[in-house]
Amino acid sequence: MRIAPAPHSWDATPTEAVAIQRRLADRVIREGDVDAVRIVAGADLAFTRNGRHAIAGVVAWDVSQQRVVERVFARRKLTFPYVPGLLSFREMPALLAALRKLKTRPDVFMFDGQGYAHPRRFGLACHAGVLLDRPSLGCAKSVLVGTFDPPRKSAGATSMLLDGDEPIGAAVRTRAGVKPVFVSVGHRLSLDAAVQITLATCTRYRLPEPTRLADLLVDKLKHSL
DNA sequence: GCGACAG
DNA sequence: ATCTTGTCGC
Repeated sequence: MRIAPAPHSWDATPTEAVAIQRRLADRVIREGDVDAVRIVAGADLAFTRNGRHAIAGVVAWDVSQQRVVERVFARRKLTFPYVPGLLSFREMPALLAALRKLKTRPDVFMFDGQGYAHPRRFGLACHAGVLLDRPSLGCAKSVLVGTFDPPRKSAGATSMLLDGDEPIGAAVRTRAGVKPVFVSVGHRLSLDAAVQITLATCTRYRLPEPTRLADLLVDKLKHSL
């Protein structure tokens, strides 16, 4: 897919990165839905042993047929450190390199990390969604900010993720008896739509298929690449 | 100053 | 995230 050049440099210091997030945060659209979710793209990263390179992978998954329609990946040198709250500056250059190779046009993009549930309301899924100008959501395995009550034990149960009074995401029990995942809006989707789409892509594992398969893809590649 | 802290 | 074997439980 064609991706417009980012409205900022990726070669930023952590302090500059925070300023960029504050400047772009108001571009996030937290409403919307996709009438017929056919293809959901899951994106994830793995790192080489020395930790100097990242391998980004994207898996386009057909929801109704429950099968992969495309896989792409890219290897990139890492230039930004891992700093909680600034994950997109570390991971997005590699992610964008892989996304550019995608021929399929997914209805929704799913990222492994937070979207709106972020200190400045601009997590990786928001950043990516805004740059792609496509519907996106964040599905994280743990919380960055916010508190929640455990969802009921049954599959599909949810509870609000709150930062003080503000609802910033949802804790989602994707399968009975597993720890919840944390879903938040990335771009052009309501929280409800993000949760519904996430649940629609879950089969027999805790993580939704698109991200789980992207994770498997890059995990294999990190050894050879 | 003391913890918490996506991947 | 990554380094790592076996092991407890459904």
